[in-house]
Amino acid sequence: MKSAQPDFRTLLQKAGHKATPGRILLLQTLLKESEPVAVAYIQKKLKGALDKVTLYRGLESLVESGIVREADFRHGHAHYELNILRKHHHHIVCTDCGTVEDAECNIEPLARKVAEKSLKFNAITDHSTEFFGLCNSCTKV
Amino acid sequence: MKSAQPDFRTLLQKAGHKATPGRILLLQTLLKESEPVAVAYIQKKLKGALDKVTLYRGLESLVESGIVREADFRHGHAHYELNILRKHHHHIVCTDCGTVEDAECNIEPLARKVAEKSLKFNAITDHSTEFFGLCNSCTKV
DNA sequence: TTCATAAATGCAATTTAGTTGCATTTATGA
DNA sequence: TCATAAATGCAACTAAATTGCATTTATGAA
Repeated sequence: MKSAQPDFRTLLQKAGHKATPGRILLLQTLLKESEPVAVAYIQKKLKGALDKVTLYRGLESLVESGIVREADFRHGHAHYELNILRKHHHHIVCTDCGTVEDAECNIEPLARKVAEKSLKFNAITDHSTEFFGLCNSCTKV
Repeated sequence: MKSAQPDFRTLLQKAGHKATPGRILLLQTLLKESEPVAVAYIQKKLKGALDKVTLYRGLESLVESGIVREADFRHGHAHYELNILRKHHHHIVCTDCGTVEDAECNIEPLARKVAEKSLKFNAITDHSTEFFGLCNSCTKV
């Protein structure tokens, strides 16, 4: 019994992208990860299978079409994770060791209120939220 | 009737930093801004009065002590604003033109719930939240 | 007020992150 | 099968941020 791999080919085509081996490889790589990963990490995993530029451009288009999500862990570079299969969620990041834990948290009602009060914006289409703290192991030390 | 400038000297010393002319200049510069600004912008304003390195290190220490706050507008570089005088708030950023509007938004109750449910973290000490959307002028076009 | 000291600074060099231009290749749908 | 727009790879480049180190300075104790 194997868990079915999502149909990346169809997913890409529906998003108006070509289903190239490179992009599928990129998506397969992200599929294996449980937390958002850095570009440098993906590069290492791919061992040169994809050029740096292809990687950046690939991620850009995937983020744009909502297949992948970008997160800022205050590490000076972006982190990426698949935005399919799993429910929308946030992260708690340890400011000491970098450990990441997923967090359910429904910001949408707040976002709606924010949009209502706003003078310059009618609608909010997206948001980033990350939480920071010291994880239990780092607190003990 | 002039609005009193915050006592940066005392503020810095309480935070355990030296009250150097450079840091005070940096804080005065941020005081004039109504929205978070990029490092490059500060550099331009300062016209070389402070070395790039001093600027980065100054911001780092100010963020660390909570006098300044960092924000990620998805522009590929950090933005900074004073974290004193004004109430904690978030931002709505136009994904097209970059216009920024402040947003009140009380995430704390959600953050508390998140911390309660967390297995790896006992407390959440900080969070980032930015909202994104198309501003009214960009929607019309 | 003087003075020792840790903190802060400035400069040069370097690293890291991400982008651009362009020629070549390839997925796709007609 | 084929034309074409999209995607890729390479090299060069820009932008963002950091490091090492010698010098200067704010600060508090004497």
